[in-house]
Amino acid sequence: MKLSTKSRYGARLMLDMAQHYQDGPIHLANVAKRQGISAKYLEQIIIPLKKANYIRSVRGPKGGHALTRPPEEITVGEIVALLEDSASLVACSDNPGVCERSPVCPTRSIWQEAAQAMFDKLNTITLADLLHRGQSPAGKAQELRRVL
Amino acid sequence: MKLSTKSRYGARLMLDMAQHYQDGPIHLANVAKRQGISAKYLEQIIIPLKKANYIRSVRGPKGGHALTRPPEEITVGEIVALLEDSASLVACSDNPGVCERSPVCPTRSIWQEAAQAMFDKLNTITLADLLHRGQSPAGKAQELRRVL
DNA sequence: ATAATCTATATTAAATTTATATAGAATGGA
DNA sequence: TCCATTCTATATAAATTTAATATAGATTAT
Repeated sequence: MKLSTKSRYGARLMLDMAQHYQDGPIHLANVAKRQGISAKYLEQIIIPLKKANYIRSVRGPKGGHALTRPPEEITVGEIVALLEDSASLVACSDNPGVCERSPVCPTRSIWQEAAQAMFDKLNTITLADLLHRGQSPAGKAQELRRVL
Repeated sequence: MKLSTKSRYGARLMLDMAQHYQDGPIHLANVAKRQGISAKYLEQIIIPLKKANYIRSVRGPKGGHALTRPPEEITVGEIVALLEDSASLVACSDNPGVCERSPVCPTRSIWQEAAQAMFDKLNTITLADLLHRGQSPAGKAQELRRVL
């Protein structure tokens, strides 16, 4: 039931790009460095995000990647559903045929309800929200100390 | 992000036991047969449920397993948290030390909130609720036809 | 005794995850 | 034009986890 690194890294990738939304295309290598994630792995993670048109890319020197939409219009839920390949907790939610018991299974609906509750929450959180929340409370305290 | 078979089978095991709550200890082999799950695998899944005192067992002929509490007092959320080893979507929820970025990570809290939303839902569903819900709508229709 | 049932541990096969590696395509600028 | 830079595509591999199966043992009603 753990999230894959694709979702976790993908969310951080998208947030990093949101933080540089004003700067035009940014180098994936820089994201990788800032986030402490393998650049090669990020290159794989970015593929579905490009295919789903969250990101546009420019090749060559001075090239890079940029969000196609403002951070206000992209939710964490969309990113997770995309990178996990689905917004469901069990295969039979997307495809009842995988299990012959689907039509009479008393537990099937609860997994759907649980996934729904989870994505209802994640769908309310935009990249812009994360930008403004900033860090965790502990991080906020550090920032405050730095300012004072 | 998929649930493991341990949780899925474990929930069906517990529901099956709830359905036979009146019958005293039941044979795991019968649960396995009814549910179409490997008996040997169920024997492994039942171990944490016994350790957490959801189930008491009797050895020998006429032995078996029984719930220690009525189906009204056991939620699906408890079962999943137990069999998934945790109620979190990321390791840093249970142990911030696994990632040095935990104190300043802007994404960490959202995974906690998502897991919370999911378990808030699952914790409201008891085995008794599932008994009374019965099957899926399609299953209900079948049952109705059988009765008429 | 012995057959039935649960218990404990070890092993293994398959699938998935998490990368790394290699070669290629596009392009801005010298 | 050429070349360094950056993204793209595909292949490969190592590690981990999942999902079982296998074997031997413990308990107990009859």
